[in-house]
Amino acid sequence: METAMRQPLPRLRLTVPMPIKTGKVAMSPGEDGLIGIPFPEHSNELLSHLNDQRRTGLLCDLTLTSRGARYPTHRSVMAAVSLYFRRLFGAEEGGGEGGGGFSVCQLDCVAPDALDALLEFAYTATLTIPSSGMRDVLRGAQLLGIQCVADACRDILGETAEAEGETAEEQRVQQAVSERLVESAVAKGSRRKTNKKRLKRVGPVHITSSPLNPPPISPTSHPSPASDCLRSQPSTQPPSPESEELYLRAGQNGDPRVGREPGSGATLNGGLLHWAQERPRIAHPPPVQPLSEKLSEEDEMEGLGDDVTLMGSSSTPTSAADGGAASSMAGGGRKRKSQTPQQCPVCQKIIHGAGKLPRHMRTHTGEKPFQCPDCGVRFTRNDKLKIHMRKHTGERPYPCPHCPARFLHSYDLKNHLSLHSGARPFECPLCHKAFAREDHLQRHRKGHSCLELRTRRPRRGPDLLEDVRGDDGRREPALPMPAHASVFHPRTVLDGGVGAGTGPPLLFAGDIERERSLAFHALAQLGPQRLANYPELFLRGLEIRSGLEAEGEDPGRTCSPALQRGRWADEMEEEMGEEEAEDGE
DNA sequence: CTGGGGAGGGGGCCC
DNA sequence: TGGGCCCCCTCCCCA
Repeated sequence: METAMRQPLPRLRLTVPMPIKTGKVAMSPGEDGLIGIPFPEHSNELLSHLNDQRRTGLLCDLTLTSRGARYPTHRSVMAAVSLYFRRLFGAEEGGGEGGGGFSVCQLDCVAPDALDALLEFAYTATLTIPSSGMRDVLRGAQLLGIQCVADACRDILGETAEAEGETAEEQRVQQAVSERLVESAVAKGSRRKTNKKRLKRVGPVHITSSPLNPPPISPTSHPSPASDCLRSQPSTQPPSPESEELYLRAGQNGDPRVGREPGSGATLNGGLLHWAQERPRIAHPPPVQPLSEKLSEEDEMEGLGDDVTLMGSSSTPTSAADGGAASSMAGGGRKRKSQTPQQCPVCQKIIHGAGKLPRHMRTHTGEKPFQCPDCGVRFTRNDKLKIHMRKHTGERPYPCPHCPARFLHSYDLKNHLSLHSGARPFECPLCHKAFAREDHLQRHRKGHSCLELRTRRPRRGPDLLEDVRGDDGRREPALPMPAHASVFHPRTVLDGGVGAGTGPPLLFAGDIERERSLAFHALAQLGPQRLANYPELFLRGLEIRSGLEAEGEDPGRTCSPALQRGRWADEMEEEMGEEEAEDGE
């Protein structure tokens, strides 16, 4: 690590090993020939550039002041190095405004020299301090929640935390203080997002240096002297670390349950773990290593389980498992059940299947640990690489029983077989054009060809479907485009047709029944699997078809999409027949 | 516009 | 419980 010395001799220099990403090759166990290219110097260079920016004031979005001295810096860096700022900015930006916040932070309680040294450390991983100022730096590091520096200072001073008067409990409290300070600042400065959800989400991050440790009690469960202190501050001021110190002292007599595990682990490892635990909340973490190597599954679950609960995934049919995982994390004695499903902290998607979340996470990080040794193409998944390798080996494990054709993918064979059979099971509900492949049908739906056909027979509903094939005659479109959309978003039509009282006015208020028929026909054309994908729609359709108001009535009818599809198809045929008869009159 | 191939991603099953 | 393997679906690209 480059050492950016500003003041040379009488100073003591401590180079603390930064948590540099190891050059560990990102390779799955047993995976031959996969190369992860490490850039060990990247973090050093990055930090060096940031330091240059700090010195020139470039992109500085935060100014720290101490007794008149001003230190331009970067919020992100300070948040990365300091628990205090991490809590401050993390909670603040949780409001979603992103930009605003404290541009000037007054830290008179930290001596200017100490603050300077701590900033130097933040940007260089090197602590450069006058030996006489060791205690000031220690104090500043404690107040700002830079644990590794505090530990190093203590080591040099030959003091243990206890000898210095800082008990283990005190260290724990120190962690809690930062959170409470920020919590208070957010609650006071911007009331907009002080919901429990946010506070709880912040919670697990600081909890413990070990993901296996039980999380602490929610900070909101304790009255905070620091918070009280903060209340007297102008809302435009950031929480002062001095008030943190106040609480720290109070914490000596305070609740010993608060905080995290102290001690040796709370140095850089602690910092790493904090970082690691926060990472899944970052929209796009830098793709360096497979997540599975950075986060143990326990890490992920510790964070995710909480989120799962908070995100209200109870709407999913698997909420019971979620609740089990979450409750186990809350430290209750209940045994954690299966960890599936898990909720992606980035996209909130529920991922089913044990061990599938790391795989899913790579779709966000972009990391592709599996590389083809022949052509260098990288993949996110081992099994995808395996399939890809068939191109090089010539292996085509899916032979067609009717012809010499062989295929790489089972699905290709499936598609191919439909050619032999001539089956075109995927039919457009509007124009009745049939396709051998479902995705081709979908592409057809998204295109305009179907729409053109659809608009040729405006008023007529199902009978249009019969005539449209081979009908080249141009007719004046009476149904505008949304009619097409309504078929594929039947909910709009269905809701409008039944609820009627609320929502936007129907586009085809005078032709609801026909639109319904059209929608039902479209639904009937959907395969059972498609219907299963839209249970709400399914139920809604049943409700309308049967004229029932209660969706829960006769749930047995809803359990078999295939059966119901058959019913609907039959009923549609009948309806069509009736309407044709009517139209014929 | 359509058919076909390749790849990305999710879920199920099994070890 | 995580990961391997497989199937399936979907999207994109190309001819």
